[in-house]
Amino acid sequence: MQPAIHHSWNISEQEAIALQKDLASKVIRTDQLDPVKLVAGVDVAYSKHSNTLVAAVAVLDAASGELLETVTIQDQEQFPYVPGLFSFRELPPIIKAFEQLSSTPQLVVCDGQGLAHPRRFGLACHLGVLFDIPTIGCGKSRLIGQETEPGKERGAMTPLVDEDEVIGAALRTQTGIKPIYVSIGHKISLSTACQWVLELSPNYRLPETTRLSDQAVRKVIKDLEMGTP
DNA sequence: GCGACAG
DNA sequence: ATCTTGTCGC
Repeated sequence: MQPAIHHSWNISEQEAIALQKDLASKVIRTDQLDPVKLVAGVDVAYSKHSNTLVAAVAVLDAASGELLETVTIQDQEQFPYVPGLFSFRELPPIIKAFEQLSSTPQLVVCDGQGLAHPRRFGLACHLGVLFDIPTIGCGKSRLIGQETEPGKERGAMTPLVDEDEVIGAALRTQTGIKPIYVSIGHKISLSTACQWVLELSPNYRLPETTRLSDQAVRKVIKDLEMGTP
């Protein structure tokens, strides 16, 4: 896959914020998906040993959950972690991984927020707009907004609200486990996003897609530490 | 001024 | 995110 939009990544924090405000207008918050045959998950982790970022994309068959393809890539950090500018750190390696992908998913589940962001442009929105592909934002913790605790049962959810706007949902994917924060990335509605996350999380707190990409990332980091080329 | 702050 | 022990809550 190739991005539909390109922009510089070697920019200042102020320029990054301005870019977010500009690109945020391109986010589509309604369902505009093709039939989802393939679902992808993305994750990035930092390898202290090699001082690099490792990104992985896992592609699953949406119906069976079968793992069809995994791409991992290693890259230098180009941008520090700054709350609110997360995508400028993680997207460069993620984009390189997507460029290596031979299959084309119809939906991408991201490890990070989408609209649930100060400028309504979290990592999931950024990835979705650049590739013009439907994306869902999945956060393990909250960046902004307030919510009441959802019911204890799997599937229970409450709105995540910021400045009188619903920006996402706190969704209980497993009974007895902390909820996750789901938000629109691109070309999907919040309710459809929550449906997909639930469907993809039958056994774990996070969707299978992110679990498998996380697994791939950890394997690469482990191999790096053991000195296995 | 203080706290909060995706990974 | 990553590195870790004891500690806290259910």
